[in-house]
Amino acid sequence: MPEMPEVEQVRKTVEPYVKGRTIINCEVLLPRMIKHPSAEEFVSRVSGRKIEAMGRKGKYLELLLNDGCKIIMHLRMTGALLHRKKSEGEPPYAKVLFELSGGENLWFTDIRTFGTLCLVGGEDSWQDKGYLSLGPEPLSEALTADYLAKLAGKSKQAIKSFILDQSKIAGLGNIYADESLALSGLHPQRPANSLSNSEIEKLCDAVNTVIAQGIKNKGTTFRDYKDGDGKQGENQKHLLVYNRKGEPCKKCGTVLQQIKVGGRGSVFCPVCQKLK
DNA sequence: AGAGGAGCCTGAGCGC
DNA sequence: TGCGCTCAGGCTCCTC
Repeated sequence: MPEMPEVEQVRKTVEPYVKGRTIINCEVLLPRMIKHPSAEEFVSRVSGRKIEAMGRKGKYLELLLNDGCKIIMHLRMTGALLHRKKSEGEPPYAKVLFELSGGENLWFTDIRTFGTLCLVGGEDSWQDKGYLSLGPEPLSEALTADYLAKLAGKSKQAIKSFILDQSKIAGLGNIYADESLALSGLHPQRPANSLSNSEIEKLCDAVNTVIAQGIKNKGTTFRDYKDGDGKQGENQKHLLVYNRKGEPCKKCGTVLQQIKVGGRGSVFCPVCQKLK
């Protein structure tokens, strides 16, 4: 499940292979993954364009083209972006191919096919709502305890669901949300408006800490995540709670429990993260 | 308007 | 061995 650290790792490993190259041809093997425009129009509008840079916002990847348009991609759960030499052929679960100048291919692969691509900009006024409404990112100056406290004060949502909302914080997914709550000692079901200012400050620090650690360790791999070189991350070795249901808490030794919060599996320590 | 839930999709892991 | 069930999860859409 690529979250901000994984998506950033993909960006870092793919950009050197695509920057400055021209999209000679594009093939869409599963048209419904192109959200906008139609697959046919997408292919015709990106073909012949040069890729000037590769960016990232939250969990979205961007290819900036020389006509001012942007390809915006979301990997969702099992999407991956891989660079391969043309001679290496098609990777498993290939869904979209960008054939680049210099004998390089860029593949969008996806097992569960939830991933999306779209093209924005130019004469076309269509916008991607999710991308447009992203909140501030971890490790940015805009994500402050004050900002979070103002929003949290107005919300009865469980804090876990609150921090997973991409319009509030961009880039957290289930893994880093659980880790942030564990590090700050907060129960995932606490209503957002029940947190004190000092708890919000701890949470804000924890979000930055776990995301920075994820980036440093090149992402977290459980099943499907791979970076642009096809390599796995290292961060799964450093997690406090995620995927550790039934194992001892690293701080106090209590057996970790799993519950559902907002439909998401949530692992926590019943002693270090009390509800009351 | 805010909050919660269904649906999308495939593979892994389980019980029988 | 093999079938069928459940679970995993980000986001959008729908309902209350």
